[in-house]
Amino acid sequence: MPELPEVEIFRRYFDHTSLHREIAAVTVRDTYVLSEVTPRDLEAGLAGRHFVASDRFGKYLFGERDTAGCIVFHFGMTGSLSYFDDPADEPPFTRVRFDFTRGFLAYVDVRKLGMITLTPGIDQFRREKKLGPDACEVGFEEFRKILSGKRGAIKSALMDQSLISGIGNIYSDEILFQAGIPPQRKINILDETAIRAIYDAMKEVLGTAIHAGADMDKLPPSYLIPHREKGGMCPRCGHSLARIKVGGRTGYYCPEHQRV
DNA sequence: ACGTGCTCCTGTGTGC
DNA sequence: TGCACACAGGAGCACG
Repeated sequence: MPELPEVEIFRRYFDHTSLHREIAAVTVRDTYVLSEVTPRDLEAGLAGRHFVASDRFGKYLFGERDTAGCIVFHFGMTGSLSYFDDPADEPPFTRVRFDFTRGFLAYVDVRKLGMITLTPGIDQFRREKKLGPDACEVGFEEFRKILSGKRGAIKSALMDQSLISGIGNIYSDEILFQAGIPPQRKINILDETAIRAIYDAMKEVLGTAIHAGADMDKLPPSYLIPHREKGGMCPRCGHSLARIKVGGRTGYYCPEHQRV
């Protein structure tokens, strides 16, 4: 479930495996993954080139070419990147492979919900996809404005990429857990203090998760995520976690201290 | 304009 | 035992 922290870790992985290396070939194993480009486009756009930099916006990873334009990776629920020195080591469910003059990067995605495309630039891509500001970049005033006038559940808003980019089902639960607010709470009844608590928790949770290398096992013991399953207990008070559908997504929360 | 719910996809786990 | 099916969830879409 790559959300912002996982994609940030992918970006760093991409940096130290794939930057400044000549791309010898691009092989598309499943065309499903391509959006608005053909395998030929991708191959022609990358072969003989190299990546000079990377960027991340929300859950999207961008690889900047030495010529203008970027490749865009989205990871759906099960997408990931893996680098191998040995060309024979291609892992199962590789959908696209990028061969350098030595070694290759595999885009692996079991459930095929990910996407790869090309874009002239990040700003243009962001406009086309109608993405809200990145969750790590957005300031409090802008955050407050984005939520003002909204009436739905706070969890749904946090997960809405057109409002804020980067938060998915898992981290929205964690943010609301840390903020002490139940996921189904309607936005219009949240006061300034609650909005502030959510904003602060968003920054804190995302920063902590990135620092932990997006490794769920390295999160602080006070975090909900490791307990986020049927029969799970609140890491703070031991109360059974509640399970609820919000906007079609399964959310977990502690009914004991997510009240307000 | 907004919210809800269905669809894509496939491996995993549960229940009959 | 073996099969059927719900579930996981990011995002786009149809619908109300």
